[in-house]
Amino acid sequence: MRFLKILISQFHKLYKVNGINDEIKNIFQRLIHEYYNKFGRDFPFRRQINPYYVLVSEVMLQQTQTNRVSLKFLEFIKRFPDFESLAMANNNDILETWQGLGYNRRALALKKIANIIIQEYNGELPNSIEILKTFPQIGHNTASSILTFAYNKPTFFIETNIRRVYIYYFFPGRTNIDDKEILEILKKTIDAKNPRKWYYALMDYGVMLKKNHPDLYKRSKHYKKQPKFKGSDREIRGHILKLLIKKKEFPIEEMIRIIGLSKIRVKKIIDQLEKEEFLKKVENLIKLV
DNA sequence: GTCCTGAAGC
DNA sequence: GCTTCAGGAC
Repeated sequence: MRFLKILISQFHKLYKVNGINDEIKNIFQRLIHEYYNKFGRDFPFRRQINPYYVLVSEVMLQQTQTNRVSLKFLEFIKRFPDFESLAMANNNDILETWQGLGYNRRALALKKIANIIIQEYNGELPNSIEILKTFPQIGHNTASSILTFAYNKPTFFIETNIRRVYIYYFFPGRTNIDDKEILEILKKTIDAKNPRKWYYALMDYGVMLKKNHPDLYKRSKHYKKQPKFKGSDREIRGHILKLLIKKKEFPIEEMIRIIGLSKIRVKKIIDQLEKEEFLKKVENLIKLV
């Protein structure tokens, strides 16, 4: 701890005078690693690593807290242990296991990805950002993190905890910081020899920083307040899907009655769910696909 | 660019 | 009421 404090104060002093250079890079890497060696977090998806587990956990971790993902991850890989079993599974079982994580379309996307990997990539997760980005629900950040965690390949990506670390150390006093600026410095400071460990360490450090500096993210250009969940279409949509997963099918009129809101509003949400391939309408029934 | 998308802990 | 490991559709 004492050693860590020395590194931190050295960093601030030297960065203020010289800006970014090799010495700063060295001190920064040492302090991040030093913290991780002492206080790094332990997760099931960090203990057992294979490309399938990494894909599942990274998709689960989009917009969802680590502590909520840990248990679900174990449940999920127990029920769907590999690409093949997920590709063979039906949506109903997948959504049932997914309950509690939210953003259910991620679950459907995972199944689609499993299908693509079995059919087009011989059952192996492609080792390429460009290919991964063609998969549903996989953008640049998720593609990069998957490659780094699955194959220990150096990539450059920002997520909320990483952003917090860079804002804190490299943009003191600044506001409206663009991720492009952070990415430039991130590229210059990466530990390319141990990318997997490096990114674990960065994220864990960012989580720690949040305790004493909860407002760091607000200095990002990309900070946005979320709209209210209570009373939103999202809440209704979640409710409809939850009922459907439990009972498989409902007469559409009964669903409208249970939800207790205007027919027009509920129908619109049901149409959207149909369009996203969660459910289908059969005569007067709605049922899971 | 803007809007949409869950659920839970605090 | 607040925040929380973004990505897709438009």
